[in-house]
Amino acid sequence: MLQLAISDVLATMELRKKIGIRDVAKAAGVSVATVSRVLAKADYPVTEETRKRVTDVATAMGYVPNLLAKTFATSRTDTIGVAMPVLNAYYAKMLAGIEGAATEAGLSILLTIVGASDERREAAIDQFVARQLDGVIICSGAKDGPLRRPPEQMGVPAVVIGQQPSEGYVTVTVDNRRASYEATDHLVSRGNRTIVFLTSNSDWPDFRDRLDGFQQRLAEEDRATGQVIEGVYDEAQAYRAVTKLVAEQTTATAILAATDRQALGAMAALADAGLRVPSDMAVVGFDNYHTSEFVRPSLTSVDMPADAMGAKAVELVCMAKTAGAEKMASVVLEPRLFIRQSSGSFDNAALLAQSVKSLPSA
Amino acid sequence: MLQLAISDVLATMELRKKIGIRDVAKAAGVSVATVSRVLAKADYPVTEETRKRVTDVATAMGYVPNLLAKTFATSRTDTIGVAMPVLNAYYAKMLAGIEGAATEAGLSILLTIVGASDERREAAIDQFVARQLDGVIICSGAKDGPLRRPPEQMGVPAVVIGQQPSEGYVTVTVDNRRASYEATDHLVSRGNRTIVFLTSNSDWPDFRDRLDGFQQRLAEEDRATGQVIEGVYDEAQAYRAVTKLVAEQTTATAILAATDRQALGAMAALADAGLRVPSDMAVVGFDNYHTSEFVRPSLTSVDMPADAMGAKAVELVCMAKTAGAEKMASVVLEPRLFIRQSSGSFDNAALLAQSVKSLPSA
DNA sequence: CTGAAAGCGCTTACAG
DNA sequence: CTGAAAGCGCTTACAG
Repeated sequence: MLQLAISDVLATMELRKKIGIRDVAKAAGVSVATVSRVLAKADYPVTEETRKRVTDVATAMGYVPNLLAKTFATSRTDTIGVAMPVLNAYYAKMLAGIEGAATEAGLSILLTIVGASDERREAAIDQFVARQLDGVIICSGAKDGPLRRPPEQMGVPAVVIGQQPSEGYVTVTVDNRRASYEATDHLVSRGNRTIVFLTSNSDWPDFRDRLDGFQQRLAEEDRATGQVIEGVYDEAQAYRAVTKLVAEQTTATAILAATDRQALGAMAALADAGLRVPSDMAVVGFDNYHTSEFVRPSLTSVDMPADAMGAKAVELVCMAKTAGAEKMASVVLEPRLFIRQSSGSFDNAALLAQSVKSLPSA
Repeated sequence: MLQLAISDVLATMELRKKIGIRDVAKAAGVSVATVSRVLAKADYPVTEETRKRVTDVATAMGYVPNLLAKTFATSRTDTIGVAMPVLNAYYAKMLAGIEGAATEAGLSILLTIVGASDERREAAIDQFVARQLDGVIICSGAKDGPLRRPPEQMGVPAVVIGQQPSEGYVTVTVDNRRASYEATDHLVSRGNRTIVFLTSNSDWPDFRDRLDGFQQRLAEEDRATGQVIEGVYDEAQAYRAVTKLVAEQTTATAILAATDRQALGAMAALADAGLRVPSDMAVVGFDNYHTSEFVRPSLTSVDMPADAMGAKAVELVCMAKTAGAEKMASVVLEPRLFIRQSSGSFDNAALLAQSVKSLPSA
């Protein structure tokens, strides 16, 4: 009985033990080298017979290759590290772009959210480097300090998305100045002469550029005046700022908000103050939130192609892998102004057939 | 000259070659075992002198441990795999919860977005298993098919977030039926007697439960009637459905939408039809989108604690690592109804001091 | 407290 | 076409 119990345990242990390439080799009567070749390199010259035997035995035994060992032996991780400050709508869109392009290229994603902390960002990069990843993508946050090491000391190909106070990095950015210029132009060309620019902190590169574009367009216009309200970081603060603006009987007829979040807060304030958008006050935002199309009135917004930026960054990392890191070059994408603020921006004439059921009243 | 060139090349190569534990050991005059102990186990008994010598030499040489080798040697990856269907606001919130808890526990995240494809989900799990990850978190999508292998055959601790047609898995879910019951109760208690339930597909578990909760509450009310509109998946379809409803002179005074996206589409339709929310038609949604607070009127919504679900899933995986996978048990979280639809839900009396600058007109 | 050595499970020149 | 063997860079019983 004891004997039996022990053999049971052994059998269980046998089952538990992961079967490796050696077990497959033994069972198939070939060398581990052959098994490795059959399983890992589709085009390696092997007899059809051996190939079949090996694959059959491997599947029969339920062999699962240990990617850790492979990765270690080849020092190719097929993984890129991604460091992001937060996971809001903007970065989620960026991450989706990164993930899609990475999967396409057969790469996995190691993700770290580092907050606004330069320490944690550096720690994440340390981790990526120590893990011998094939590349890293660093997504800039508004208040980033400079990266602590130059790109050539990273040890892996690195791409930065967004503006960054560090020198020498390959970056994927968007022309915020141009975008802001266009958005301001949209407002000016519709007859607005006093425009408020609602923003957070113009020390941050993207927001500095948005301010620049705003000012640049206004500078071209004779009778136009701009007013800049800084220190507005979220909806609630935008709400308060605009409520105050209205209470002070502003002469402004338009608001350019540096983000859609601020724009939504502004619109809420205008609605609560009984002002109509855009007839009493036009509002334009940045980021083109998905919901911006569906608020009423819908919001004209500058679409930041965060997903395209993410995909581009992956493309650059892949290029570095094949052609060498020195082949990478920074790229600047163009944002697009989505003009709305007339309701019904989608086809509401063709009503879909919906299945409508009535519940019996209980 | 040639000699020099060659030595230059060698020097360069020397620089390029990653320095390993062996180089540090040689330079410090100790064994690799000692270096490993000093660098990896803080509490291992080593002379203070040797410890200092090793750490000094290591930092002087710029030694970066190869985590790949460590991981391989110990077969602890300190990484969990996360498979999600998409990266929308809901899943981004969930991912943020996962990431936060994982970082807290010293774990990295390998992320894969699998779309609505069961194939890709299985492939992602294969990848996670082959990479010997410490655990996997599978985030359910609405139209998931069952997982192809039972939990005990995964080879790693697995936790499923959300409802899933597969048996035997440890899950983290939310009580959707209860949430829907409460939301319906909110509408009924405010005097609404004919309520429309706007939903996508009641074959999907979460949406089936939301329908159930709706019906259950109505069944308790004598004079209340429910109407179910299915096949509504996004804002535009909700817009069309509600536009049609209004055109048909509905007697309903309230809409319970199965998602905030649908609710926002419904509100846009009501606004465009000249109806007021909530006086002409009340609207309640699910998901508590961040923007739902800031649309006007603001949207009452059921908050799905996606981040808490994510954190809980990580907690379970960690428990499996320490106490064994059999210690894991499914958990059900309670959603919360956020009642709004009265504007000004945040403090708009205390206006922040904003820095206001006027630009000179050009 | 320290070291020599085996081992983690693959890949891949090299030789046949 | 196939195999024996070295090697990837660590960790960790085991012995001293």
